[in-house]
Amino acid sequence: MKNDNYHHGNLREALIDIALDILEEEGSAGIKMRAVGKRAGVSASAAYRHFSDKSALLAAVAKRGFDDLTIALNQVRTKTHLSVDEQLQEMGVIYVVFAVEHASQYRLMYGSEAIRTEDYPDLAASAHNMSREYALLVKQCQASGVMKGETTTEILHVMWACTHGAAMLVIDGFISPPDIYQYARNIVNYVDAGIREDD
Amino acid sequence: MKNDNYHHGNLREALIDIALDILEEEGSAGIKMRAVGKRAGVSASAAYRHFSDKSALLAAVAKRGFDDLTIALNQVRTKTHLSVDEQLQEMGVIYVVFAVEHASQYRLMYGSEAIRTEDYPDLAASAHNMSREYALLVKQCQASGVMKGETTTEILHVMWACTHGAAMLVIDGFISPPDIYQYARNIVNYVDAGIREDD
DNA sequence: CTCGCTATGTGAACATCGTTAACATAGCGA
DNA sequence: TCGCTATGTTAACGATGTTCACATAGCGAG
Repeated sequence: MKNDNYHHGNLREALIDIALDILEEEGSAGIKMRAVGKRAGVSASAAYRHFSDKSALLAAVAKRGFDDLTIALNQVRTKTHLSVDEQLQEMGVIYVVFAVEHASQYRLMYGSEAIRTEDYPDLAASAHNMSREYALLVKQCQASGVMKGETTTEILHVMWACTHGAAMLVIDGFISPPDIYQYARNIVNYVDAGIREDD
Repeated sequence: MKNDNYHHGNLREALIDIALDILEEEGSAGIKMRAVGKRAGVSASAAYRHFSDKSALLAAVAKRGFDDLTIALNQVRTKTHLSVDEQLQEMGVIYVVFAVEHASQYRLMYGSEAIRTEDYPDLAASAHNMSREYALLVKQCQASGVMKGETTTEILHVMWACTHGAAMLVIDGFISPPDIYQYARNIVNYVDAGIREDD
């Protein structure tokens, strides 16, 4: 594991880290192959030994975002002192907060036309794993009788759409809430009221 | 109003039209200053007499999108045979369908990092007018007593976030509903249940 | 240990694209 | 009719993604 001179050791991961750093500092426009290479102490074209494309590098960054988000959502499901319904609300809040706190990366994960998700099966799989966290919890809510039980997919779509939209509107500057937690809690609360079983 | 040879007549609007055409045919990546100019029968740099920037051209395209969407939403409020609550649901469905049918343009209106909305007051105003259509209808719903009345903004955010998110997830390929109307109706229906006054 | 293969990195060059500068002309008003 | 301003042209520059020919490190086979 030399880190000097010629061979780098683990350039692939280093490049992803660097791209993430730049993303937070300058936004996605700052990610240039030359800049990433230079920061890694490597030439511009070195990255092409590990990524076929700039898109491939971005896809790797996006994948990491989905994986991190999956972990964050999964942790909510370990909070057994909350009811499953409360867990679902908490998950929605965590989702929105994660997105806003990693705004540029989140935009890369979703809105980026530069990444054709279907070209990166790993990325698609990570995205799917993420939404599965929502789905599993919705299923539990339905099983416990607190939630309308028609189809899990429908309820999942409602939660996902609302939290995704809430995050995106903030990220893109259309809504500027003073307190992101309260903003998220409020929206999730209304949505929850709509999908809960009438009692 | 000559259309030949040297002076074009109304190049500014023509360029916006052309950018819109390209947007539908090839997506936003296809909008290149040279390509837009060529299609207008004009040199690459001619566009810079009308737009300071490529961003400015894109902003004009986005603005037109918000204006068109505003008109579409406004028409819903003329459907007086529906109750205000039904109108709001209808508006949500129309919103999602418009977004999906104008996918590339809708992405430009929102997710585009290429456009800094704060640099284009006209664009910001058009976006604001659009959300006002939602807001006015929400207010009417609250006044008529069918809807929870805490604050109009909160309810507006819920509707906007959900329909925006629902549209984006479809546009970006994360959800592929067989019938877009049914998909939109379903989500809007759940949301409506959440914001309606309990009776 | 040595030969040689493969993975990894380099530097130069190319094509594309946004943008600008210097120049040209059309059309309108004084 | 003169000349000013708006509009358009061509050529060129700089940035950026990408590729190609070349160089070297590291590892396994013999």
